Amino acid sequence: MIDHLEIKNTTCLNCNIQENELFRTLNYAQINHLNNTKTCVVLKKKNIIFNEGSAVTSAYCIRTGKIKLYSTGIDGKKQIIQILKKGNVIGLTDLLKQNNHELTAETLEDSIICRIDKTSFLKLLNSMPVLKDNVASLLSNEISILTKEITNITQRSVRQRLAYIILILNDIYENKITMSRQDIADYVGASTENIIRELSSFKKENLIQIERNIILVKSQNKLKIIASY
Amino acid sequence: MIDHLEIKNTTCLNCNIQENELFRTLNYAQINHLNNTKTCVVLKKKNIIFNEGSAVTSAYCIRTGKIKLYSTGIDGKKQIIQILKKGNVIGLTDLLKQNNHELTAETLEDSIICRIDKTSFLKLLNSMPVLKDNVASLLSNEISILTKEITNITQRSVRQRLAYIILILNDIYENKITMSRQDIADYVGASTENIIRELSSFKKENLIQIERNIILVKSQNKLKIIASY
DNA sequence: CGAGCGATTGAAAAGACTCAACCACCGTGG
DNA sequence: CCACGGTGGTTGAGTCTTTTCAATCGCTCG
Repeated sequence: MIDHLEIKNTTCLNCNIQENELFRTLNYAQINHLNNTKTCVVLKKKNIIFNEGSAVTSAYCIRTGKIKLYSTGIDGKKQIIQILKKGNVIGLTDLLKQNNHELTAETLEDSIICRIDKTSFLKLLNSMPVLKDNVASLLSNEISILTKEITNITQRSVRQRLAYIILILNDIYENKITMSRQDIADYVGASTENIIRELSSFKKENLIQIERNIILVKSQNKLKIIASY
Repeated sequence: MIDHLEIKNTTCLNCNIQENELFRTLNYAQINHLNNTKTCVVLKKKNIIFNEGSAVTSAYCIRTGKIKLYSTGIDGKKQIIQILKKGNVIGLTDLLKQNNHELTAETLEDSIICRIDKTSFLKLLNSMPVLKDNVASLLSNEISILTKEITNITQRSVRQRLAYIILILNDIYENKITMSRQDIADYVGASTENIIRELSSFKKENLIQIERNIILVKSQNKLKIIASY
């Protein structure tokens, strides 16, 4: 199923926990404890971590790499809901709802993912009250992003949304966006052809630069104006 | 600002707490405590409870009535994110993010709303661990609905989404939907004219019945097929 | 009774998608 | 080493959906 390689020499102690959205507030002893409950795997690009509809077995933490979270429509068309990177935790929502996965998580590049068994994770949550607060603020933040997203989609054109998504991706990819047109289209929620046209329009307008499959942002400000936020 | 009338004779003890999404697990003493920290107001239809951008001061609980939660786009166009009714809690997300309100809450009909001061609410949360778990599952559920919504919007036609929304409204309004075309349009995320056209199409197809401003669902099954879920 | 708002309808324009063809690059196998 | 096939990217043309604009209608409320 998962084309992985378990690795033994990764410890949470040398992971940048301070930048982890969930575990950043843990102290040394707690990180140590966390370390003992997790296992790490190396995943190649395009590997599925969990599939929508499958039972929730774990929470996952990204040590390196990038993940796309998407839902699949009836016709197989994908909608990317979120791109996650180093320091993000995946699968929290589904785990807390005590339900099956509603989204699919797939690596966008080679990644190191740490897995914490569901019951261990819940035990961890219950033993560290601060984690529950972190979870609540994480989830709230997620809701905020999603509601903004919905308003964007219903009220803005593909051109505007693309500008918005490029700015998000520019941040995640640290100024060197390497994402397929298909994935960008699945993120924006538009057809690939339309995305290609708008991209080349942005290029013509000197807002971005396209080198091979790398997109470089040349004018963040103008893109912001187009995205109008 | 708020056209309200404070009322003294409402107690949480005779409110249907068992059906409250957040407080349902409280025992008698806890409900009593909750009762002492809240105040209730009667709000007329079209009253704004809080406005996007304003500071978060409280959490709110709906005793009777219905509320729409929406965000406003640049051009003033609204996007309804959620309709809430008796037993729902409003403002949780913004309160937990420690930020200003990102959505506006407005009554859709005359309602009785109970208010719990922000610090009291947080104190309450901290004193009753079970509440934090409820909060987490509430938020997770919300996320699940929103992600589904996003996929719906990008992948389905207005006709399909309208069918979907009508089924949701039919549930909330208990088989007698009384909502303006404008509000339905703002919920579906489409133009009013388009919604009117699709509604009259549904009527022609005998899926719904329209009496004055009341929409009655005649074939839930066929609507489900159109919404395809 | 008149103003005004919500609902409705028609026609035209804009936006987005689909389909089809073609290109460019890359890795493979002969 | 090169031909081949496949994948991802690109472009054009036509079609469909949805929006916009404008006009009309009907009802309610002062």
